[in-house]
Amino acid sequence: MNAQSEHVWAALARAHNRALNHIEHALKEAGLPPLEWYDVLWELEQAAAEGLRAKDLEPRLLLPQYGLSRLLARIEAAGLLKRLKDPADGRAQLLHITADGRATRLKMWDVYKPAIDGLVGKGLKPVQQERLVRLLGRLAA
Amino acid sequence: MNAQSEHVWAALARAHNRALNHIEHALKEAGLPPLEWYDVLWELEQAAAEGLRAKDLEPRLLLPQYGLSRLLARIEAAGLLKRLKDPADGRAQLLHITADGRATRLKMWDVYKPAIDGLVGKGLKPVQQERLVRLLGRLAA
DNA sequence: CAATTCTATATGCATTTGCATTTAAATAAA
DNA sequence: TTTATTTAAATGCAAATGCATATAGAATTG
Repeated sequence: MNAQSEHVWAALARAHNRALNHIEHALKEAGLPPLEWYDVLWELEQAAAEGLRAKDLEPRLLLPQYGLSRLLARIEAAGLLKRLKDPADGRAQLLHITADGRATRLKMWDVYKPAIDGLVGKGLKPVQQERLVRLLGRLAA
Repeated sequence: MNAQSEHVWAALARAHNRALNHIEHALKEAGLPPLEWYDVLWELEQAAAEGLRAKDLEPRLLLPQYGLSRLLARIEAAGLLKRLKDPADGRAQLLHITADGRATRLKMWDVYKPAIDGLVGKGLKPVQQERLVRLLGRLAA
């Protein structure tokens, strides 16, 4: 049986769609922000103390410039991050996570992690998980 | 090395995001409708001659009811499908692809197919493709 | 059959996205 | 330096989405 590449894409889209729905649903259920926020908060928590530029965040999140700009505005409005002027570059801003931001990220993780585990752990043994990660990696390369 | 399930999710999201961007970009480049339209047109083309109910389309496309309703409205407005009253059920509508719809689906395929092939064929040999499909299938189950 | 419940689809409203463009600051070039 | 070019980020506007609800026709029930 010869897998045609459209089957690969179909399977990928399906699996992603399901997983995403599952995770987003769990977060909403728990009254927490959408998944995107998690990634932003995580990156900011990892970032050096002087903060992170939006431009540097952009490629990590795979979002368009304007999308990120507005996402940051929303997260800031919720008090989970601050945007400070970069003293070294008047155009740029330096992003910092707040204490509330850290707390929210943790609460999200408490929901996010089990949701992923449920999905992934259910169908795939560890060895298969590794295989899958490797194969997906080749796809994104 | 022990793959944690969040790595699986991260890899999945990444691969999906990239593939989707790639395909959507190719379609837009060619002045064609977005990907969703393809799936609708395809399903309608497969459907029996008496047409397909929106309700039956819904689970196949993994869209919420209201999302599908509006998607169909847009595609109809573009003249690619018709919605006819179902004589057997006053609430329902029977969806039919038009000649323009068929033509557009083909034009989309001419762009869609090579885009997928480029992505998938580049990183994965046929045997790996099959493996990937199988693993993704277990994830969506 | 009248009244209730269920099912298929649509829609008002607020939020989010996409696209193109703007603003303002930094860099390069003349 | 003045002028042009590039870069970081924001924004106006139109289109798409999510959520809750509406509509209206079936199916069920008392």
